[in-house]
Amino acid sequence: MSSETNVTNEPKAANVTMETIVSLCKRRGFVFQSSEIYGGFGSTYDYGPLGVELLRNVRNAWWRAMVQERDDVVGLEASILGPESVYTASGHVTNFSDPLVDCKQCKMRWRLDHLEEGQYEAQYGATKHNKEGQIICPNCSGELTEPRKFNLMFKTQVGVIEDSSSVAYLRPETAQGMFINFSIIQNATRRKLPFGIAQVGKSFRNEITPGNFVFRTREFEQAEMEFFVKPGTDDYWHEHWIQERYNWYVRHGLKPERLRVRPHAADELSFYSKATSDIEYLFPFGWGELEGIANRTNYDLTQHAKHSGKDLSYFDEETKEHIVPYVIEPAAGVSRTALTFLIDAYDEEPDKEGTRVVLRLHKDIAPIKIAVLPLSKKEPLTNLAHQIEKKLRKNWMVQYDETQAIGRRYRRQDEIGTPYCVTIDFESLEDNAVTIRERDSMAQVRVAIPELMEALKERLNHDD
RNA sequence: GCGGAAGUGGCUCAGUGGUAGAGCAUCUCCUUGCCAAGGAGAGGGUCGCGAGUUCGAAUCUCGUCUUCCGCUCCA
Repeated sequence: MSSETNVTNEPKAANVTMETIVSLCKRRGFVFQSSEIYGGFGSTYDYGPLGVELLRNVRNAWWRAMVQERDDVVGLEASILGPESVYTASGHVTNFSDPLVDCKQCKMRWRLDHLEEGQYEAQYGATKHNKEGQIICPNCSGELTEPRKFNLMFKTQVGVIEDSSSVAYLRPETAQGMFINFSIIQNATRRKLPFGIAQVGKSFRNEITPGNFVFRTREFEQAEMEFFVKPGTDDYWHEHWIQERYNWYVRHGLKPERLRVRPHAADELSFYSKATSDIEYLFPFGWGELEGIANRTNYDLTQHAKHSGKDLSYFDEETKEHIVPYVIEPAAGVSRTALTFLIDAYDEEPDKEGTRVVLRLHKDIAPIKIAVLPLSKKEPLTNLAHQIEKKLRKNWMVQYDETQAIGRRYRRQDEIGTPYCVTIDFESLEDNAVTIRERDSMAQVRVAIPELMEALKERLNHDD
């Protein structure tokens, strides 16, 4: 793996600020603040016409690689609302919370468990105590507040009567759906180990500090896959999936020099994990996680078996033994990945008149695949253009644009990452041919109209 | 949540006590016709929201919401 992952070269973030991306997103209708007319609602974002396509493309590309093209992974869409019992069993009710303390003097905020474990030692030296033996602020030795627990799960009530039996949670990860349905799916599909269950959907975490645009939000979309394997093969599969997922990002256009794989140190592992590696991207604000690939061991299945009283083991025909599978989990953020594609694809180059902004998005990710542009607004041209537009729409997301100069329209399409423009000119009426203009090279190819569909399929269809 | 900064038309900003401006973008018409901004015209803002001070507030005060940076988090 180390041979393909880049850790040596001095990595450089994309030459674009978050502000530029946020502004482009709003101006062109990708993503904008939610509930804006009411002053905005913190940490929530709405995806406009182009953003929807972008998200769909990210989801589809993920699903294609993880489910469609594999014979050992099946899909699932589980409910978002879940009873308290599920999250008691999974450990989220007790573990998915951070005990936080604030320094009364310098106002720094700390995680109490981190202080107790001496995790700030490298930066501040050994954990300090006062005369009473209480931990004090590593930064200024000030007194700390009482610890307060922040459970990161959204809790709600099901049913109109508010009693404790009706407590429900919005799922904080999609993963539990795969665990609690493991036996049903295994029986229904007659899968043998190793096999996986994949799911894409929204999860909710009451993050203390969301931020960096859609990078960390309280409501977010995950793409997770739980890969069930025989105990003892888990380390092999862990490495395998790290490599698979890393390659997926590179194949869809992310620059390897801005990607890295970072194994978690023992003390930063989540409560369910034996080993985790993050695939990280160098954002304008620093390294950030795109995806975590965790070895969740048999923790979740064991917990659910214990709490539900149901047998969630797997009968291994070879050894004639009941075993509880180990789980390797690649868990990615969909909205986060979409943002990363935008940032990584962003490019500016000097232009005769100013700056040409180009989103060099991978063809599978670009929201609009083709723009149909008649060179002139004159009727014979627009009629032909509309005919072509109508045909192309059967296969792809297409935009039609006839206003203003052709160069300006190319710029508009470049800015949203459209890989191909089809231009209809006066000659088209004579020779029954049009021009395909390519985004990255700005090259132009003349194609006869009857062959246009084939020519575009060749360029746009999947051929990995 | 705490500390710091900020919120003016779609975008980027100017205006700092007398009732709003620019550039770009958008729309219409004309022109051009293969890599943007040639001509003419038009629409669009109660200056985040609420309250207070004042004869008068975008401009001062308080509150609130939102955003950005840090603490924290991890898809």
